[in-house]
Amino acid sequence: MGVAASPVVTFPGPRHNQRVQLFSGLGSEELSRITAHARSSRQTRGEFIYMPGDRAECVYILKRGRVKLSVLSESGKEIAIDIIQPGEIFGEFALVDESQRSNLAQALDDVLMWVFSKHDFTKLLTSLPKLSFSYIRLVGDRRRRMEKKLSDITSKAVSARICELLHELSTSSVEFETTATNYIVPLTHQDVASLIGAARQTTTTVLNDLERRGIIELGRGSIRVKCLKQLQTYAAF
Amino acid sequence: MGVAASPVVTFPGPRHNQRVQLFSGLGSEELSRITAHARSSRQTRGEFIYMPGDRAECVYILKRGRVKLSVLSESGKEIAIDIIQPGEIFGEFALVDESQRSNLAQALDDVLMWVFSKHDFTKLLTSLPKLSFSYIRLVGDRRRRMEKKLSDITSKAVSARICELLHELSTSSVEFETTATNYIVPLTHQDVASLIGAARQTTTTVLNDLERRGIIELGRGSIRVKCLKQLQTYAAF
DNA sequence: GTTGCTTTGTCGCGGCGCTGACAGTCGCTC
DNA sequence: GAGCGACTGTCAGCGCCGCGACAAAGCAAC
Repeated sequence: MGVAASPVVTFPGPRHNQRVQLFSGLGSEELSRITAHARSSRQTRGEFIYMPGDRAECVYILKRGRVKLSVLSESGKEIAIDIIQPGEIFGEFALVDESQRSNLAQALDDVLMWVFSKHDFTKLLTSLPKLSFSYIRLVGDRRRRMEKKLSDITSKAVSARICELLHELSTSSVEFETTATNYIVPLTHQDVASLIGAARQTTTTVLNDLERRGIIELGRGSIRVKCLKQLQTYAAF
Repeated sequence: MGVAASPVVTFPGPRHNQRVQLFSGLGSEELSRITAHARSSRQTRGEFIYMPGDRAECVYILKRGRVKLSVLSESGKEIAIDIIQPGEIFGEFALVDESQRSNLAQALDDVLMWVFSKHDFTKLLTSLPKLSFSYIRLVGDRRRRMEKKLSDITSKAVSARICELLHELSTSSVEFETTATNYIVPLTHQDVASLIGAARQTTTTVLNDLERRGIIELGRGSIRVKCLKQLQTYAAF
């Protein structure tokens, strides 16, 4: 149990890095029953899916691409909370008691997603125990990631946090297996900075150092992770 | 809507500070059906309810007292995640895919709680849609609080974070109405420090300053909040 | 009382990283 | 190609706050 040795797992186990997929474990007839209530939607890289203050009427399930979730601090600074991967749900605060969005969702790639009205999705949740269980798992998983982030921000240096982030993003992607050690993170330095709670300038310096050591490769608005293992050793200084 | 003006609300509304109660909105026959599956348990102040590495087999619902939830960073430092108030659930990671506890729960008062086996509670969740909905609300609520904390830690000074914390703890308590502006927070300086991600020494300094200004009153292992409004103005420097 | 542990109070040092400023570069649009 | 905005690179300055050290004061147990 504990730690899975091989990354080749179609149905993600507990301790594996790959994230919980909302629809894993569902039969095809259940799936089609679910998607019958959804409309598909696509947006292009950089577009905002919703912003603070928007009416919260829908929940989204990501089919393709990645989405950045962030909040705006009172001083106006953007603080990124999480990067959503395909198969995950987002905007689900609409389900509880949010009438207006308190955070912000932005497409990092060209994205494709299902959109459900909160009403429809609530009904699906209550009528499909398996779905409801997946949902609870997924949300719990995300919370555990937030706990880790909280712990990292208060106890680790900026360079270590950057390595953690890149490592986590690389291994949690569903596409990880296909692209192997060349996973491309679609983030600007500013994005990385806001994800780890640091200044853009400090982030730039660390990223350049990582590139000089041949661990990553920098592009404009993207980072290619070349060697996962070295990321970890670098993080330890 | 937005912000509720009066604190006198028995059934907490969306934007109100008081936290979601897991059992609010349930009928008495549903309640007794639920508690039939639980055993009661009590622990005294300071005791650990569970620790990292323990087998995760139960979930807890707090009846009386307060509980501190924290994680241990790799360097061994304790990082407090949240303070659990009566009516809330904790240890619910056991429901998803946690076989061993990754965090730590400690009683801040003498506490009284219900204990459910994860199996029983899962069955309750799937058979009682109302309960399941409450659960989803409560967990969502907690996540929103974590997002706020994340944002605060990276964008606010230590003094402001302390004020935010004291204010939040004072107003989110179910006992708030009875004790009015004299809510007592059962935390040591060290506890406060770990909740806001700061050093104990810095925390002590700020707390003393707050006491000198007559905003709070310090006891050994406890803080009495005397004036909520001044907390907010102090936070703004 | 004495012993011992936990909590609190205070100080100085040093460094990480935030801030502000500015230049260079890339990619887009017209 | 000209212009413009977003992104990247770098540096000097400095301030907040973490850290180590130590003393005092409660509290508990005996």
